[in-house]
Amino acid sequence: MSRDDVLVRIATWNVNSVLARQPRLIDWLGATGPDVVCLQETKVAADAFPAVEVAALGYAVGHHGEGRWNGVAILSRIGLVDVVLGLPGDPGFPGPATREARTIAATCGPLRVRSVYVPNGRSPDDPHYEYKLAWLGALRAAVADDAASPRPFAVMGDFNVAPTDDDVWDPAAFVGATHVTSAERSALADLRAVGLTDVVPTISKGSPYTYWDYRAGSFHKGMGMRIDLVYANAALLSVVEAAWIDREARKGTGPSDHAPVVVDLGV
DNA sequence: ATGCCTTTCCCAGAAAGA
Repeated sequence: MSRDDVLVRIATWNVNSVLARQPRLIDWLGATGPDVVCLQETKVAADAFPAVEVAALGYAVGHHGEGRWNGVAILSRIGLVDVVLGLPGDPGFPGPATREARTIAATCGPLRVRSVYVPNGRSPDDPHYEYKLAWLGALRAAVADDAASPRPFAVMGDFNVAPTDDDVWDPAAFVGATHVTSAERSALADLRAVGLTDVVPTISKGSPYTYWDYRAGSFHKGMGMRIDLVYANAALLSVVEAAWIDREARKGTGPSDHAPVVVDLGV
């Protein structure tokens, strides 16, 4: 399919610090030309996002930042209105008084989109694990109306859950770990049950993965995970023309440990 | 991979990531 056939290109990318990744992000925006981009782990304060630099490429920015940790954003060059920060019913950690910057939603032209950075969970016996499950429950409630809407909608980002054993390089290596437990996968299934479908990218070079640890040459050894997901409602799913993982963005100097997931829509 | 990198806080090493 040629670029001319694509009316709207959307993407999600955990950049692991938007400031550390700024040169690569700018290059990637110019080379890839997405219309809407959901970012995770911006790791900058609310007012420290490099908005001027992305505005030069035609993007408006919605950012929910808290500084050193977390932080999510939506970039759009097809409009950015009705921006909503955070999540009603967010459990917070350790409680609602300390909520983290993990989701932002916006309307971009004909689409409603939500960027999410789901809590890691740390380990199944850690309080952060229950927080992760509760957070996913709150997300389910927050997206139910958009999922049922005739307007195309996608919630996309770093879900920190591998949906199946095929989404990790070695299931045996994850026994007893987070990201693969039945409770986490059930929470994703519950999320899909409100009317969302996992837009699984085309397998490229034999790999379905979107994340590879920085250490021990994990990327070159194919030791990855598919944890960056695009969950689409029926209206958006019906116009998907292609979905793919930009492995090139994981190569070279100073990459994020995540690759972007790109979805082309014939809206 | 039980942290073999990377980033942030800020200038030393802790915290966090998955």
